[in-house]
Amino acid sequence: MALGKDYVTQECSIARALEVVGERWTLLVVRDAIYGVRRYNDFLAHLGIPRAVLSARLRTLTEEGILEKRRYQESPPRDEYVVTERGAALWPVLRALGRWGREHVDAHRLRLFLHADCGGEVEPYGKCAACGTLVPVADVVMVPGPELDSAPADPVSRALLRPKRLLEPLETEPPQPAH
Amino acid sequence: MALGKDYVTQECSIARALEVVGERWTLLVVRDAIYGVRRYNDFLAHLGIPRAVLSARLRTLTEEGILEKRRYQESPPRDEYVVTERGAALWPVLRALGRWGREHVDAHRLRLFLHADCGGEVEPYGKCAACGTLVPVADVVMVPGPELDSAPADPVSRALLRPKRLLEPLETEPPQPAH
DNA sequence: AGACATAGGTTCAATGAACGAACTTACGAT
DNA sequence: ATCGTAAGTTCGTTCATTGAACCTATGTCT
Repeated sequence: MALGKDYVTQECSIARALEVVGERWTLLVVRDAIYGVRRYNDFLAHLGIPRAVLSARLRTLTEEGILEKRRYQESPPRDEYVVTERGAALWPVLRALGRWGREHVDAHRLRLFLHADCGGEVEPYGKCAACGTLVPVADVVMVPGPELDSAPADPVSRALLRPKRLLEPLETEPPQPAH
Repeated sequence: MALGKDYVTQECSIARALEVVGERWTLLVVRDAIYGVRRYNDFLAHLGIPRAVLSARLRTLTEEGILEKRRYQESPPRDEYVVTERGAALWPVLRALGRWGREHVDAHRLRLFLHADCGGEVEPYGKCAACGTLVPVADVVMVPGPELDSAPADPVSRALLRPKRLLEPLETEPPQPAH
């Protein structure tokens, strides 16, 4: 369903995957979710996505079991979207895309991914260059690369400048008290 | 440009990649090109994509240097689209998507990828399970898996049932002489 | 009490992309 | 002269995306 009329004739697991995550914005929402973004307004600020499209993507990703909608406070009722194991399994897809983007579109090293246990760099296929382990997503620490903008406009990008473990919730700055 | 209004706010190589190959149908066209499909009508038959959309994708993929348009006969003038090195570099992305699709959407093993030199199976991250080499795309042989439809309707799918090396041109059946 | 702020949405009109059918071009074969 | 083929283009309809405005429930400031 994800692509309106889907790739029905395709007997291929690539097409199956793209039916679920191939729509515009979808993989960027998943990327942000893996980066630890969980709240509607944070996705909104970081992605610059239209609200209606974000609502639609969050709904279908939740239906597909890639995100899980979770009440994090009553009164006022507030929900957050947490990436599931199924969603985290998309990490290799994102690494592969990121590698291709860096090598074939734009050579900047914007973010580095390090192994939390040993500090070694995690290679695109998930192995730690230092100790050789296949690093699970939860043990990856993301740090800004040398060429990443160090003073971005939106608060979510700023929060993502601090080294942080993937999957852990992102902590954004508390809102400034009014003037 | 590939996504109309593109992901401009995104300082991220994943977003960069998706600007180029994130549109509907694009990755499936690249997949087919890596499988050896080269001709307009073969893409058409295999993908079931609207002609106008196929024309648009072939044009932008050519402009992006992912495919190369090549005259294969004069009189009548006929062109084919051959995947470039830049396009073949998307193979890991497609493998990662295919793996996710198989593990998290639909468990069928539709195609197997073997190392041409030793016959071992090529793992999702490109290593041969038998001999351990990181297998270049050109040395991958694709064979139908046990659960792939053995009598598909379109001639391109039928041609893809025979074991074939990736990147090598696909040979479709010659058209049947009229009744 | 009233005004404003916050989080997480929905609604809607305008635009843009995808769809599918029909048509075109340039040839070769019967 | 007609048919067939490969590689397209054109066009009207439908569907998706966009951005702005609005809505709801609650908490906070004065």
